[in-house]
Amino acid sequence: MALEHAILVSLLEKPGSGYELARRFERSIGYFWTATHQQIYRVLKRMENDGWVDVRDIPQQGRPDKKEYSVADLGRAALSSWLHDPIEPESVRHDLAVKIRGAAFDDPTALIREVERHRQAHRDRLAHYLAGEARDFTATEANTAGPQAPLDAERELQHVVLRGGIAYERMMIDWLDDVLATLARFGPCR
Amino acid sequence: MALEHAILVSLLEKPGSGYELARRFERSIGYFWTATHQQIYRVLKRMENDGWVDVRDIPQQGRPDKKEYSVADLGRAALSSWLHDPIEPESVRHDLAVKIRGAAFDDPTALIREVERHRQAHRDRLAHYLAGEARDFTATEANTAGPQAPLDAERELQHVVLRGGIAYERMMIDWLDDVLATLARFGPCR
DNA sequence: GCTTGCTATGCAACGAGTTGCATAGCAGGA
DNA sequence: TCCTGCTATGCAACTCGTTGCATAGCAAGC
Repeated sequence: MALEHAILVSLLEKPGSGYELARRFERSIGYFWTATHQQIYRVLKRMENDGWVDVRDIPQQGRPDKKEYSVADLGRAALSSWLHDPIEPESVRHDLAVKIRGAAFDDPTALIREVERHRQAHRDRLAHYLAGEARDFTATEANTAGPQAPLDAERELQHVVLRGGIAYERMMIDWLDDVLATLARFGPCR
Repeated sequence: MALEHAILVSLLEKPGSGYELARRFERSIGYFWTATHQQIYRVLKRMENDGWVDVRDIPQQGRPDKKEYSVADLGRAALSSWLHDPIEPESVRHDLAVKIRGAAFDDPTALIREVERHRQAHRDRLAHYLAGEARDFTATEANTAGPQAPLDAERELQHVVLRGGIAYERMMIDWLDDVLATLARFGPCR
């Protein structure tokens, strides 16, 4: 599993509390790795016990105290070791694909609204990604001439991952159009 | 969760034993829903207790007996109810994306081989899909003129799901090319 | 003769992920 | 004034998914 590694990456990009991590997992990191606050708190505690992260209590006014976590040397080493681990299959879970095949044994037209809803969700996410890309990755994109300084690696890699998200959403929208066209073809017969 | 629903769909397409289901989950259904034989046996037992499936003991010569499962009325109803359930978010888990962002805090060039390996895996799967499409969905594809008979719904829906898999693999291959180009850009600096 | 590999089913244990609930103070709106 | 919602952390119970192991007979190759 890689939740701890996702947390390490996120904390290396910027230290923060469990709560802040949970919010990041709803946004940037969460686009390709979901986690609830429960999982995060539990894993953070384990990582603290293992010496992967350091904690600092930060009192706040008008709000509960928070614990700011940052990556310790052991955590960095653990991440590095995981990064060099070659293994990694790919497991996919597409409820919608199951539903589409299942629609053959039910009324297929009942699925149209569902598919349209999903398509809209993907359109929304695409718009969100594109806005983020325009915001974060266009201003300094002019200096791409010549080899990059190592300092830009973090940004470049974040950008290429975001491009992956954009490509994924575009593919999904196109495919769902295809699905709708297919459903419409034999829908009226029933 | 939807493993039971994936099993129902698979059994409706063709009744079979737990072992056969496990093999299907390595092929057609498994392209968008993975499951090991352990999960399948466990869930099948529960579904049997709930009256979702019927079992028939089939003695075989030279091989252990098998239990052939088929969908019962209750199972059909459960599937139908699930199909009409509108909810369904989307959770994604992309280890590779985490690794790519994590590479900013390690040697990025170490990731190149890993990414190349993944790209090859996606190429292989794409080739496999395309072969399956050519085999199963070209011969009778000529009769697409006019409205389809309901009998063709199953095939049509299987085909559109397969097209989704093909689109996904193509997108991944393109994206991994992009990732490799990005890694190569600042790789030599280190 | 031995090992490997396939069909076929299953248990036990663990780890990961989900859901419901609890606490607790503050801010803002109906 | 009450209700909703946000920050912030956490427990307990449950389900889901993974891994290792076990049985057992047959077939094929070395």
